[in-house]
Amino acid sequence: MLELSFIRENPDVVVERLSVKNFDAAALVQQIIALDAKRRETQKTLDDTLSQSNQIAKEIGKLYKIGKTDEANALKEKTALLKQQSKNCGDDLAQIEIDLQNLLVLLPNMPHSSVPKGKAAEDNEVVRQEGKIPDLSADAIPHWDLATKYKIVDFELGVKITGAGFPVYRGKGARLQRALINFFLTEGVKAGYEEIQPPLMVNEASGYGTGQLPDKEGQMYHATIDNLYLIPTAEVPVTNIYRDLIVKATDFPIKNVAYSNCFRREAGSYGKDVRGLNRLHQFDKVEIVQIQHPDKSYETLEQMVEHVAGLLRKLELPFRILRLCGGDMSFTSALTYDFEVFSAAQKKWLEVSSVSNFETFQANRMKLRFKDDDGKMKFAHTLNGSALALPRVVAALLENNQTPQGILIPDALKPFTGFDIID
RNA sequence: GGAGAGAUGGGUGAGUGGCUUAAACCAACAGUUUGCUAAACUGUCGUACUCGUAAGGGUACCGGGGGUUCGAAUCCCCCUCUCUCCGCCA
Repeated sequence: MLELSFIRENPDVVVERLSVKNFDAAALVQQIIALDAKRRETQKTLDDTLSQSNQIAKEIGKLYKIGKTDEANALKEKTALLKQQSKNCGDDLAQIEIDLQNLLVLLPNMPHSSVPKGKAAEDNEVVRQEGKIPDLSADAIPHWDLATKYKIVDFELGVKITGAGFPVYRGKGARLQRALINFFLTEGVKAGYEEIQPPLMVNEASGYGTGQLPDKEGQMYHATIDNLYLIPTAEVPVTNIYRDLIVKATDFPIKNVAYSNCFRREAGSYGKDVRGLNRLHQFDKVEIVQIQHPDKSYETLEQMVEHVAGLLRKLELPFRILRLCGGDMSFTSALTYDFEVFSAAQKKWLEVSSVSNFETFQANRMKLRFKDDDGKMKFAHTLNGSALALPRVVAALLENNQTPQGILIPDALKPFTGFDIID
């Protein structure tokens, strides 16, 4: 959510910036400013009315004490009107605030000045590409067939137990999962992140805090009896640690790393893009989250990008980094870098990480603040990124490292798997 | 799931209708004193909205929501959560 005071003072900037996201905010911004003026006017009236009532109530108290009951009773009659007025005014104000809030949540976050214009994925800017794309023979096997061949991921079994998109990992497949999780967490801890093991279910308030609710409700599994949601990412419980908090400026940067299962309904998706491990209802991901001072958040974003790049380098996977264009960015982000690994048998780039700076957009919604050096209360900046999501990393590892003897494990991972080859 | 007790500022905790402008203590911050540290003393010490160039005002907030009253932290109703005991349970 954008800050109201900023919109009020810089309406043109908001409209101009949001045009990069192909969002025409002119009319909305105007409505918000008009409604805000009305809110303040109503607030003033209400405060004045209540102030009068308070004055009279005090006087009545004094009169009773010195025994002037008649005068007190006379004053009481005067308060009836004030009471009715403040009731009406309070109701109006409450409605205005709801309306205002409903308008404010319609505005996406403003993209950073470095965000390229563009409509869709093909307009994203390739920042850089690293690693050698393996030259596989024409009969290279896609990961879903490798998974069956080596009996490491059983998709049909998952269908039997649960349904499509819930694969069963077994043998060295299961051990590879555990190794990757451990590797990613270990690297995160080495980089100074505090490890968190969050709940996998969250309440409504947390869903609102990070913006999954109300608009993306259909993306989450909902346990209706207890009104809890299965998390789509550890970002939700971890970022909500800091909901309604006033942190100390000296605590910055706050760094958390968390592994979790992630659950996504992925309503309406189908086709070859979702084959095998490419898209699942349940998957594993290690997430990094940082809370940072506004002056330092972009420096932090670069560090997080470098952290993710380091992971992919150690896994010896070819990858590229994209700066998302305005049209492809999420509603909440100010700047997002996507990481894609090359999956050599599918001959496709697969997204494995998305690293974003949300600036104050989430903090405003969550009321995450800190006291700055000038003594003023300000919203902190929040950032997060996947480091990393497992399924597509596994897909690329299987495809890229396939040999006639079996699938080779990269050196950095061997201490975690305890084996060198899947055969 | 059953029975009972609770929820007050960063923390402990007083407060049963107007004397509360939420006491007191602790923590924190600033200053004074002092070789340093410590201690002592003095002062500051919530958040949001709003009026004002400012100084400084106003309003709301004692878990959340409603109600009674001229006036509510205090009385009433609903909800949420926590604790204790019982039941169930890895």
